[in-house]
Amino acid sequence: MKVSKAQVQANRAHIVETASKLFREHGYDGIGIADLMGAAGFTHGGFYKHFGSKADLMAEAAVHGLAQSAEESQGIDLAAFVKYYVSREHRDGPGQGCTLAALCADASRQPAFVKETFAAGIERQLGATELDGDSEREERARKINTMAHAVGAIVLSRACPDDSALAQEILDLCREQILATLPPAVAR
Amino acid sequence: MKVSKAQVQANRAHIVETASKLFREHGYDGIGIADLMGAAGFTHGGFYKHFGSKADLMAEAAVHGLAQSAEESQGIDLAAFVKYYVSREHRDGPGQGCTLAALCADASRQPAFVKETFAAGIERQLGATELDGDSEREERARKINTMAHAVGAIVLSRACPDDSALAQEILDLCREQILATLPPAVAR
DNA sequence: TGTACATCAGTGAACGCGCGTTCACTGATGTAC
DNA sequence: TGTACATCAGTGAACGCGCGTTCACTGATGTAC
Repeated sequence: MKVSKAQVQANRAHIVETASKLFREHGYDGIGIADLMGAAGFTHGGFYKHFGSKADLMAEAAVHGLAQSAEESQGIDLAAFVKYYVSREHRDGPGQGCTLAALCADASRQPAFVKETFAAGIERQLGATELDGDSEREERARKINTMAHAVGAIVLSRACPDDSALAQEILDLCREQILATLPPAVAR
Repeated sequence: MKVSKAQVQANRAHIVETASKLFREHGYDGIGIADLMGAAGFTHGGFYKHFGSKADLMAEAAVHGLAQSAEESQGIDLAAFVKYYVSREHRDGPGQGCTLAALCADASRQPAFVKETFAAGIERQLGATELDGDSEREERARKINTMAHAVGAIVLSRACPDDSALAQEILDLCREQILATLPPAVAR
């Protein structure tokens, strides 16, 4: 059955959104097209009416996920953002969490056009949160360092067994340290 | 044909070593048992004479890789270690590099017994490099933060296209910052 | 505005392929006499 | 020490399965008159 143009657009967006979440939870190799389409409420056959390949969807889902993160963190208090980012809640809920933290390693083994969307997403995130009082260069350096530190904390913590003391310790110590190194100006 | 006991032990160790490298390069889902065994110089059929499953080999390869890292970094100048760890050479050569940086995200989607080997490897690494002059607690906190920061830098950089300016910038800015926060005592 | 036809998103069966795993077999090693 | 036999690491064909992808078909939508 054919479907209205508006519905097609909505369905496509819904598939991308669903994929964005499920890729974060299971990794690019950990979930198949049939499961992805099923979770979005469709059968797998229609997939190629929307996307050229699974890798194309990876790229689109990354763009969606990274844009969403950048949007959500825009204008938000940086300290509050760090508190959520380096938390057990974020560690345990990759599907609701940061695409970078969940899929960076997977992305590094994907074709260049997928990696490009990640690089663009990092740049976007760098531009999203506000930091003031310094030269542009130092501001950017600090943002990149904070991001690396926070992503590393989540990724290391997730590699430990869920209920291990080490998983929690990594989060607690890194959160504390990252918060301590934020510029005092923004900790309003 | 049967094979001498010493040869069996050597062959098994060689398979683990080969797998450790190839898993780091391609991820756990990115390389199959036939390729793994082929790279080690065998056919795939013999695999189950050595290991119970692919996941068992993941765990063994992780133990091997993490023990090797801990060994190599033992007693080494921490600044020198950071300089290598957060470098383009390391970023571009995961097969020769750190198991944590390469496989943390993959590990987070594996069975608990695989994650346990990662947690043990992190603990081992924390005990490997020497830092002196502080309370035990602060020392451990600093090691964990350094590790998270460095792992995050590599992981983020690898998600960017290989020859992108951003991939290099992340490494440079993070290396500089991590070196700046090392305790002056160890920068002999 | 009403009707006849073309379009095309979504369906579900089918495809080839590579994966992890199993198995019957081989033949050099290790062991019992 | 020499011989006959049991063991078992390694081989390569085969297994079932799930994957990404393709395709003929359907029927409501959009369009041309």
